[in-house]
Amino acid sequence: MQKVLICDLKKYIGQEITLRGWLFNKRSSGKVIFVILRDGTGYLQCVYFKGNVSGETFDAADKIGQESSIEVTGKVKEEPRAEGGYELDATDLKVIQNTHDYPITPKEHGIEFLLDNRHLWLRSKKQVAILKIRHRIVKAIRDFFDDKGFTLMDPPILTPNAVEGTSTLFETKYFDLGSAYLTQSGQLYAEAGAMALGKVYTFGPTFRAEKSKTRRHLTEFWMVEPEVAFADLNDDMDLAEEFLEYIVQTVLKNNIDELKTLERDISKLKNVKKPLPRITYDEAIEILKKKNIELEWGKDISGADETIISNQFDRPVIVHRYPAEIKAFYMKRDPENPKVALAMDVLAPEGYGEIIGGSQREDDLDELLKRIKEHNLPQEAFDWYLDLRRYGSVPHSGFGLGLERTVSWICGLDHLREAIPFPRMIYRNTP
RNA sequence: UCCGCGUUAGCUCAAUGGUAGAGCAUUCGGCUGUUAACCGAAGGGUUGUAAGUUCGAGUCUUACACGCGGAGCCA
Repeated sequence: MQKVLICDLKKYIGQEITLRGWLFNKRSSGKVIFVILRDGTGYLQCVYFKGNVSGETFDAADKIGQESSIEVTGKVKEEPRAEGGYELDATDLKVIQNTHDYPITPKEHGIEFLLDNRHLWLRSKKQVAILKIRHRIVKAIRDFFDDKGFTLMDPPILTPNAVEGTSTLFETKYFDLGSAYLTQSGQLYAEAGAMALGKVYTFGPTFRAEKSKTRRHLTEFWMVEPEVAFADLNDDMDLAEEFLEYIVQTVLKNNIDELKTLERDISKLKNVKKPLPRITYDEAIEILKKKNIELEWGKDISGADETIISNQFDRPVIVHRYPAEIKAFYMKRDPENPKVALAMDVLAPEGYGEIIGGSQREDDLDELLKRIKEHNLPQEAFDWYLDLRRYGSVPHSGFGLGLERTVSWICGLDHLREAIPFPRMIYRNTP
């Protein structure tokens, strides 16, 4: 007897096969029991007719509870009445473990309960679809950079100090060396890598201890950060738009079924092709002004205002040249207007907000020293970073993309917590 | 840190200050094509915690705990 996966079913039409998995749901009508099997690759309706199977098998099928682990045997046939188009004419059932009282019933549940049971919630249809799309996005990210000659470089997760000096960090004791902090960005290390390898990217978890309590925040999230030597801000924006197009089009190509499960409106995703519209911060203020919103020059664009701006476009929009004051110390000033930084953010459509933030880096040693002083940062902590400007400094740029925000946008989720298997939020670190 | 909302059966929710209820889940029974199947029955409760007002509190008051959403900050 061949053991096959539900995703490979169509190769076995007319054959008797065995599948293993879990009982997703069950319906019965006296002499016929419909067992919906779930194996991680799909869902299959298995039909147990009283006359076609032994009495013990029929009783066993009648008694299994939701999420029991089972092994089913039967003949595959095409069946338009079954979801998915295939059905198993079952002849046998082996119960690996019968279980009852599975907490997550096929009815609605509140978010607190679902998060408490996240380890089980992952089995539900929607969560399986999200996990598969997240995997596809991660693979697309790695393929994209690999095909372009980038080298993956893993930055440290334990760091001696704050990268940007602004965010609140998770602090931990580090033997006799005092405190260490969980990284909030691998960028400065990526810059060292770019000077060694030309084009690098980092990809790993990052941590923010800020007490942010919104649908757009996690305390632990994944970020991918490319860094390119001999690249200016325009090169950076070119890379970002090609990158986003590749990610979204790859998901559309490979995960249509999952997007359907999530009831995602894919017409908006299909638009994600280069070139992306590019506007300056000043132009963003003009757009807001036309909507009767006054944003004082020098103030950061709020989440609500980001949505208004992105609603003016049918695809992600790049906003560049922000006031230098509100941006990080390492960002290069625009030589044509020193009040603005050569920085750019990519705002996702449909209110999903900032998914990419990047910039051309300050490559001049004296300028960088000045910025470190202005931001009251401890210069000695950045000695190694300043060496990158002492020994063969070149113009270079990079950006960071928040993985969960990207997953959330592409899947059309209403909260970031569903975009990562086990979310870490300010009032939750279990399961 | 601030603002708002919430906490009643395993879950989702009802209940004018006056006998705590329904659907789902569970158990039992019925049904030969179900699509969150349906029909019948049963079990299941210290109403978040503590105090107070009242003849009487799930309901009103206060404090606390926990959670959710938002602001700020950020990806």
